[in-house]
Amino acid sequence: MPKIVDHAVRREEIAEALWRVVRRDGIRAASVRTVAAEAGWSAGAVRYYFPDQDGLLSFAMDLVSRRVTERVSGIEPKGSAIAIALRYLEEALPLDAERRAEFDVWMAFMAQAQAETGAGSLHEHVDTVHDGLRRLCESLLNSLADDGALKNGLDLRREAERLHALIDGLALHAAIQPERSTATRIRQILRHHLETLIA
Amino acid sequence: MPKIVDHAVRREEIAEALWRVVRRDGIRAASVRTVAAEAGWSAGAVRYYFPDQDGLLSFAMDLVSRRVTERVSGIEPKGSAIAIALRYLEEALPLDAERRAEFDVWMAFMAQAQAETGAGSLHEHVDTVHDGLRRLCESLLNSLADDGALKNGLDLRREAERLHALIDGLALHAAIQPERSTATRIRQILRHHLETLIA
DNA sequence: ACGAGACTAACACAGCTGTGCTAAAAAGGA
DNA sequence: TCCTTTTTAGCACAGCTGTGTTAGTCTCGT
Repeated sequence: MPKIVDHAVRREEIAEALWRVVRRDGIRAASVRTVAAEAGWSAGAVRYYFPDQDGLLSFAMDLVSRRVTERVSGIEPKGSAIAIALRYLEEALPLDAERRAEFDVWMAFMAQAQAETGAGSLHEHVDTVHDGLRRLCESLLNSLADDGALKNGLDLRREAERLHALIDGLALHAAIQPERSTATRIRQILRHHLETLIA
Repeated sequence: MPKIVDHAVRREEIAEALWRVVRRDGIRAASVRTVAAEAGWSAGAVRYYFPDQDGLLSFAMDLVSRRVTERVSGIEPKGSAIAIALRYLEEALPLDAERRAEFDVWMAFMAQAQAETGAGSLHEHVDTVHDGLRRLCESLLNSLADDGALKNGLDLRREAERLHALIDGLALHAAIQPERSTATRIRQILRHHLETLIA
């Protein structure tokens, strides 16, 4: 019987090599050969797992979103409702080196996805992540509302969208100007925003 | 004497062709030859104006920011302070097809700039635009404060950063999900945010 | 008309691109 | 040991890449 290699693990390994290339040299540099070199294999090896590079790109993009959702679903919701909300929302922000790298890659994918706008394209991954974060914002605000923690008369739908936009904006700022938009600064602003919603 | 062609105009013409390529097929497709074809000239013609493609990319990115600042500085600040603020901030948002295209291109440049992080790189353009928008947010809030329109006890520095992040987040949403995040929806949220700051 | 200056097109070159294909190596149950 | 299956490395090919160079064309003040 043949050598057993966990197909899924190898594919993730290769996708992570792609991430490193994208982050170091941009998506323009992410060819089959450069990714193979980064992963430490021959180009043929990479192509065994990914017959064409579109599939590799799509898988690598999907892996980002899976990693994020893994991390988010690993959070234990304990503490006050507002503490829980902060904990969840922070996880979506690139506040440490690892997540900053992840976000850089995600940004490159998003930009590419804006071009390939057809069906079955990268843009579906964008929509998935985008909708996921929006729903997270909605459910966190609903939890706060159920606890009676929120101000009266808030339009929750609108507040969810506003919070969602703020999160994405803060993420962008943390990524492109990490010296100015430090982790503590970002947390301050996020906490402050939630406090304006609280009774 | 030779044929007189406005050098600057031609360069902008070529840069706009690059924009169209980036928007249609992504930054990976923006080669000297594809841009030349899009512009309707030979590759040699493009290279007459841009000796190397790094210069072309950098110019095209800079042109985006110049166009934005042109539009912003063309605004006449009339009406109430809050109307002025809304008018300015809306101009930074991709609420119509033209500005959506512009934003897509800008996003591709930002992603690429995250990779080339050295001095003299694309990232300087990102910082310029980013700082410009932040200062705009600051000055708009300051104007509102001078009019006595704002609530008491606001930390203007923090509010400026929060507003800035919200703007960037809304811009992203308008770009990647224009069906959901329509122009009117975006305006609503922005207006609502400003109203929460007003006494 | 002329010719200097501004502009254009075309080719050359080495190197990279994605993809198809083939031969070999590795691995472990029989 | 052998043999099937999985995995790997390598080559080939046509086409694209950035850049250098060169020969040509156009334009317009004199």
